[in-house]
Amino acid sequence: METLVAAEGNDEQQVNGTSDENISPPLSFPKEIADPVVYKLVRVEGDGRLVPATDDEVMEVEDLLEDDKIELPLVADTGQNKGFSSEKANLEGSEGFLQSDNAEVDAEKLNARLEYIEVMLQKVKQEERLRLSCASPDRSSDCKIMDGKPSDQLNKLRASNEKLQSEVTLQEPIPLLSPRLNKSQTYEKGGTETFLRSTDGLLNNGSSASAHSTSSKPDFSILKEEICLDNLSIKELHETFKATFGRETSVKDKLWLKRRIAMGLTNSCDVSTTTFIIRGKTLVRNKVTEENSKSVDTTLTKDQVVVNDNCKDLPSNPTNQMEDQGVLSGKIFGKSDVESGYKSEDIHMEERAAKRVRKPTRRYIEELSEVESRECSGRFLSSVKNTGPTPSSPKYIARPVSNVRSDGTVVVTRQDSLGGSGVLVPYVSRVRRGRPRKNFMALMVISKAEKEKQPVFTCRSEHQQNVELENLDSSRGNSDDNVVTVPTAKGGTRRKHHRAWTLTEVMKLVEGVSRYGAGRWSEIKRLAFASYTYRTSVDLKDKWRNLLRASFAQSPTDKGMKNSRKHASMPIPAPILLRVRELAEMHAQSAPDLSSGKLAGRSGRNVNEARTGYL
DNA sequence: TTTAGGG
DNA sequence: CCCTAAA
Repeated sequence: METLVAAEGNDEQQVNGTSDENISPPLSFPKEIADPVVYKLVRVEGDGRLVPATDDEVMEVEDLLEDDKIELPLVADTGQNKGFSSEKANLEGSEGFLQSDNAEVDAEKLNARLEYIEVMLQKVKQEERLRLSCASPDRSSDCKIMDGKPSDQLNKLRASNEKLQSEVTLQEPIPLLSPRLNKSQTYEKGGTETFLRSTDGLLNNGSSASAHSTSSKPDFSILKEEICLDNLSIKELHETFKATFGRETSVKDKLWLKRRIAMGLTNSCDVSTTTFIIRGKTLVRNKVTEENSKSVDTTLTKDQVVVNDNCKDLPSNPTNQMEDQGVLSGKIFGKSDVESGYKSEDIHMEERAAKRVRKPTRRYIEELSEVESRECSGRFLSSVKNTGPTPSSPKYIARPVSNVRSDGTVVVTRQDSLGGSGVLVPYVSRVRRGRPRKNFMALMVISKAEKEKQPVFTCRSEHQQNVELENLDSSRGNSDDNVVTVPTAKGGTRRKHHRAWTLTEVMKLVEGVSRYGAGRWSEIKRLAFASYTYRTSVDLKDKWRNLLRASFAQSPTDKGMKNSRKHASMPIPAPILLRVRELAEMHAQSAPDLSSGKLAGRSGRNVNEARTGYL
């Protein structure tokens, strides 16, 4: 497909910034359920499968996003689509892309968040209603905002709004559930089609997801109206601001004012059934004309604020938007209960009001990945190669970034946590919590409400499903890379990261040698050690050398070894050493003629040395 | 690029 | 574990 579609929020300006202005504090999660933002870049293949994007593709997209050249649609990962799982299966043994080990945890967390949001929302709304009822039971006629101070300005604003609403542009009904879609736009004509088709594929593959997608699809219509805050002067904006928040502001930034006003409006009771969307420089107000009777709490407002300055030219294709939204809704809520769909609606409300987080730039990626994971950056380039041999996606691997557009749609699935201010995309992340994997990029936001809106990039790499195993057999196991700086003769200092060999690794090595023969290190690496990306073929060779030495050194004189090194390194079990010796001798016999003198000589010599030397 | 071997 | 020569 000829299109690259992208995630919203690629370049969200700071709404709060470090400004002195403070509005109602954003909803923040308790730590237990606050998750970092996770971006996942995937590509939608022609058949609808989602495949993880390569590093290069990620970089490319990052660049494009940074340049505001593209915008990717968001796709909720329910973890049910076949593409992911099949991809995982294909990558098994090498770079298993998505781990499902945390799916349940994530789902749990998500549900916790949903509930939490709902509770908080009700709380807020209650308070607000209380305030309002104190001032006046009829809020539509005499509304007071925030500190209960009567606001003529607000009425004024409302009047102006009303006036502006007369010139509204009527659009096709748009489900309220996925206002996010307004931010998703395509830059080429085929984009939406591609996206839709891909999601169709997803839905077809996701059993429950498809069911919910239709059931939870809202059928109420929305009347969309536009308000051009843009036409207001700074002064007017100031007035509006004051009307909205009940206080003055000194900020001169028009954009900031507009955003803040929009947020303020949606935080207030006055627009309890409207949706505000800032598109480009236009404030769009979506009015709910028909409340969904199934709504959990009909008194809850349906406010939404979508801020997107990147929409310079909207596709203005209501049909596609509709469909997109439906699909998205289905995907997003596919994994949740039907009822949670309405909770999620509330989420959207909050998420609109909340401050959005900026997507990390490539610079961040580079800088932080360097700091965060040296190993990752060190092997960054080789990652593609490592995944290359996987039969599943040769095309995918070989595909240069520039071809992303021509061969598949790149979409970003992401999970944000409100975390105080972020956006929550209710999808169950299947991101592993373990060690970082290199070709899987996760972007997370460390800080939330405060100035620290800067996302941090962590390069997740290595370490496959063997973590569990390694936890068992090695003392340090999967502990951090012990990066030791070793002074070199030339005065420089090189990094030496040490990773203890685990028992499973050793066993795999022995197994590999027995199968492919000693010396076929690259083969062994590729076939038996595909998942251990941190072990190079050279490492295997070195380890084998050590094993050899150990095996021939230990068995003859057991006592001597024990005495000399008690807690040396890993106590390699005798059977394994035995097997090592067998293999070594076998190999010495089987290939003596090959490189006649050397290979045979080495093995034989070693055997003799070991035996005679320690005896 | 992989392998073997020295450090 | 790193480095390098050799294939």
